[in-house]
Amino acid sequence: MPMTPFQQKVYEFIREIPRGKVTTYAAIARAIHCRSAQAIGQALKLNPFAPEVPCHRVIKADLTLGGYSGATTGVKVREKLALLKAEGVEFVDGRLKDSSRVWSGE
DNA sequence: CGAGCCCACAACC
DNA sequence: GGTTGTGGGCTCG
Repeated sequence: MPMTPFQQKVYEFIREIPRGKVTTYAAIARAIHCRSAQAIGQALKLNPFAPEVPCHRVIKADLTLGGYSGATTGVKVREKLALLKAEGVEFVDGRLKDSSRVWSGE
């Protein structure tokens, strides 16, 4: 399946997210010169690169988890939490514990 | 090329 | 917590 340049940009950017850090849809949108975070989510939910692209490091600007694997809630989201925690990113009640871990793409 | 629909958001109320 | 606004991508025509 062919993917659009936009998706490639999104995936590429996310792929560069350092371990132990997270980024927001808004930050990504800004990084790829886009102004719509929804477009990011639209691309991410498709996520053809499940383990390649650490989509679990992408959270909402509100510092909440957001969604994962096409679900805003459920086991998948809990799994996302566990992955982040394993990287040193602790969440409390589905929220980022340390806001300084937000990666703005440098 | 144009109109409509979709989205894991963001901001405001 | 619910509603509104925004904005781009995608699909269909």
